Amino acid sequence: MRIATYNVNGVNGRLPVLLRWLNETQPDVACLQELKAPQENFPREAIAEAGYNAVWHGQKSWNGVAILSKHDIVETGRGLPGDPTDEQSRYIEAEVKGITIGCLYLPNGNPAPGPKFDYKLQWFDRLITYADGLVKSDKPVIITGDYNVMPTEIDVYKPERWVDDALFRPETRAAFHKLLGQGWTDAVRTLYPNEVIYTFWDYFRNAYGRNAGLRIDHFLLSPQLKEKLQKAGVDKHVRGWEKTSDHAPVWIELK
DNA sequence: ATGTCGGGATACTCCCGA
Repeated sequence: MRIATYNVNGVNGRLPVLLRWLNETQPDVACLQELKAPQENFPREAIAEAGYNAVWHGQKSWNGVAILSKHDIVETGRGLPGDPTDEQSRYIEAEVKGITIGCLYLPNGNPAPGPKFDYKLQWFDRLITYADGLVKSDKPVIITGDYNVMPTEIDVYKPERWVDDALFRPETRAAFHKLLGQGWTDAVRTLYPNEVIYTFWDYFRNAYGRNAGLRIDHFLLSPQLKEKLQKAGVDKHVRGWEKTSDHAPVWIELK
């Protein structure tokens, strides 16, 4: 079973690229972030014609998350618990073939320090609280998506330039490692402990051509899924396509 | 500081967020 995550950066503007990638790689499940579309403007028909069921949580202009599945899918949650005043569409969860799949778009947090960074850390705290319940539930769970965190120095092309950025500040990395400490497995890093692997390249300054990238899209697996992890990778070539996202799709395969 | 996108507002060019 292949499960993928892809920050599309605009699901409608990106539709040809998204459909081309789905057709080429045929993931069983695809988690999408940054739909940048209100609920009613999700391209449900095109997605269905491509062979996918879908649940999604849209929002006008920004954010928005979706889970596509070739198999039966049941939505189990939308919106991250812990703050009823939070109106940003950054979390959706569903069950597919007995696996609970959380799809998240963690706040960017720049500029830092400031209110956006505060929101990022608060959102992270809520995620840590919620994920603790999931990891203790003894159910097979995946939490994947755009975490907007480079966990370690190997995940940044020039770490020294990013130490004050919201994606790499000590508070951000500490939160990610606190989350991992609950018992989650960073799937890609576990299979490739020493490889330089990026999932995002800025649109600026020919970042992709220079391979000036970041690893910020992650798969976290609960303990019982760790044993079933077989492969993982990044569809890096998709970042080189015309009219492409600034992220590349990331995927895992489970036994 | 810069750069480049998608989306949306006011609209044929700007700003925001990333």
